Amino acid sequence: MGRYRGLTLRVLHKAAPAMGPGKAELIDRIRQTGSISAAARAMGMSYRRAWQLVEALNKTYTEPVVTTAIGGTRGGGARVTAFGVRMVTLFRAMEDKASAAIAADLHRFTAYLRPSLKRQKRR
Amino acid sequence: MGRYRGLTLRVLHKAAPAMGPGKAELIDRIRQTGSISAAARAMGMSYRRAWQLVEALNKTYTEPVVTTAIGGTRGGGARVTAFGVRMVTLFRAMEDKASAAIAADLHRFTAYLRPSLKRQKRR
DNA sequence: CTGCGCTATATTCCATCATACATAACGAGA
DNA sequence: TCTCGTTATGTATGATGGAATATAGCGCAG
Repeated sequence: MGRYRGLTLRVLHKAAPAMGPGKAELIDRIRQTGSISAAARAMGMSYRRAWQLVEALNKTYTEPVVTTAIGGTRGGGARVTAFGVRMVTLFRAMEDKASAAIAADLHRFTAYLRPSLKRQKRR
Repeated sequence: MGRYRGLTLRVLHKAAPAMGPGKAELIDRIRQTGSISAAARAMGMSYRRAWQLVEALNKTYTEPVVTTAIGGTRGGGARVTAFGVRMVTLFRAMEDKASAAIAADLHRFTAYLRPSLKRQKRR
């Protein structure tokens, strides 16, 4: 899981998220496990949703991010392409750079956040 | 409306968004119009939702971001506090810095995004 | 003192989305 | 040939969230 930075970054493709924390983690998990379903289980996500995210990824980019195989030794599996690895790596780098660029401001900002709060709805 | 940067930035408060594009725009609209309902209308958002966002803002920060008045000349109104203005200004600065820091990477990234996408279902 | 517009809040309705469940195709290996 | 785990997809149910609606309170203007 991505470490806590106090911020989230999302890359947009015509206002639609093309890459963000969730997709990046999913790609990493698929790379680790070699399977969409295993990655979904690890993230507490339904297989269907994970599959839909993979489908969306493969549609938004010029090259496939994940390739899949049906049947076979372990029933099949999924592989993150070299292209997918590059995309996720690039995104991680962007997260790091953005985080570094605003670190000072973020520190100032969080000083004005209530330290403890009643359970609040996520927005 | 905030200009298109190809990215979205959100400041988190214990994994819950404390500031993002939506809240920032809402604050600006309230400042411009002097009213929560007018700001909501301008954003095509229900009054209730806008009010809930204002409530969330005032709860998450150490000082109120928006103050309200009931009744009176124009039925009442809302004002963004100096503190609120500072928070939104700081956030805008963070957006700018983050955007600048990853501009080159973002340019490379978007080169791998499909220029045109299949017609998506309109809603 | 009545009307107006806005804040404030509860309630109800509805669309959306995610999860869960079901099913089929698939191919290596036992 | 039969099993197994996975991809792939459809369907249904449930939860979530937003919008619409309703109502009340407020205070200045007329």
